[in-house]
Amino acid sequence: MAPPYNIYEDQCPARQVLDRLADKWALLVLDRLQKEPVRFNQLHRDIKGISQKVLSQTLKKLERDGLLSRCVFATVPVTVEYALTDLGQSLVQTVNTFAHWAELHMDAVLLAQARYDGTV
Amino acid sequence: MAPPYNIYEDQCPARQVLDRLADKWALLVLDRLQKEPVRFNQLHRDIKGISQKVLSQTLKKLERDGLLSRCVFATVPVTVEYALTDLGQSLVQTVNTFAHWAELHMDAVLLAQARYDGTV
DNA sequence: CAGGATCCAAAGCGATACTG
DNA sequence: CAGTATCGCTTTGGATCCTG
Repeated sequence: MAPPYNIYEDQCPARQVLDRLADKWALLVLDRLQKEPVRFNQLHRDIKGISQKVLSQTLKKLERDGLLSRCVFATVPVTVEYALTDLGQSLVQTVNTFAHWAELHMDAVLLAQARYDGTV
Repeated sequence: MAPPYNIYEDQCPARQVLDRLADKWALLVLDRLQKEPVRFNQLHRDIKGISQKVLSQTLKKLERDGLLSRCVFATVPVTVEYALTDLGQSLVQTVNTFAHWAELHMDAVLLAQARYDGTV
């Protein structure tokens, strides 16, 4: 498939990328990493509700996509730091506005939900 | 939970909103509606790969969240148009930059994937 | 500390058939 | 056209235990 890509098409590479990123946990991880590199268990503690398994999977996917780097330090016990790559940095601004929208308009959304649930 | 909301917290309302929106199909639907109101089957045709069931569910969720409106015209057979609300409009710009990022950086992502898969 | 392996329950989804 | 209903399967996800 040649550019310009049609994101409405199945198998469009852009849509596969979108698939991967349109994920709650991935967004939260990227957001958490934007200030500083963070270690595995710290992420696990900070992002409430994520399981160890899912965090591990999410980190692997993001690393595979080139959005974050995994850096191992030979301490005892071993230390692993996750950090955004340049590519990840280029995405994080978008993630920011997305999360910011959620915070900003969440009252309106909750109101709409209440109205919808009451009406239907 | 009082503002400022902590999006890393479980049960944070902002995170519930994020949950809902961090969905591939929802993003594609919102994107598709930004130019014009669209009917059910048109959406079904345009957004390749979505099933009727999932499209229906997605539309209901977005309507419940106040992001789009469902307008019924008494034609024969009945016509239903989905359109963005003001709230939906306020979100769509963010969705745009998100989708745009995917298109712009997808080559880098695919390259990173190939590298990762080859290395590991 | 940083995960991998396993088990199991629950949710999600596609396909199909049907309705007003 | 615009959906709803049902079925069966696949996937996901949490919980738990284990390792270097």
